[in-house]
Amino acid sequence: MKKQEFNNLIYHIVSMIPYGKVATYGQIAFMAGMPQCARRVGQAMHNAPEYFELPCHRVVNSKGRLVPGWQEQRGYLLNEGVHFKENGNVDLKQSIWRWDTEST
DNA sequence: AGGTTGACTCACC
DNA sequence: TGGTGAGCCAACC
Repeated sequence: MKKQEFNNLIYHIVSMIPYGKVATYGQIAFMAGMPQCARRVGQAMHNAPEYFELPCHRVVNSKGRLVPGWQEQRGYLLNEGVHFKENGNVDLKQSIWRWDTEST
């Protein structure tokens, strides 16, 4: 089942997001090799069972907006030291996961 | 089968 | 960065 495999791939990438960092759907989709499938990443996230232990709270959109209807997400990120803006969005410029520049 | 929605992104400003 | 408009793809009704 390809769709399941796709989700599995997404889960794998999401599970490797470092503590105190956040990743965008487009970023994950890009890493998955499908930069246009950002929306499907979101669907995969919503489909992600809780027992997957996925740090889906570290996944935000391009503008750093959190998941609508999930206030706990902000608490998790705050607890991890993620910077937030006054408008309630994460500070992407500081907490974005730069997976391609982390290997200094 | 057809229309709407959505855990999105890019272009524009 | 971020509100709006338009494109995008799968799921849902």
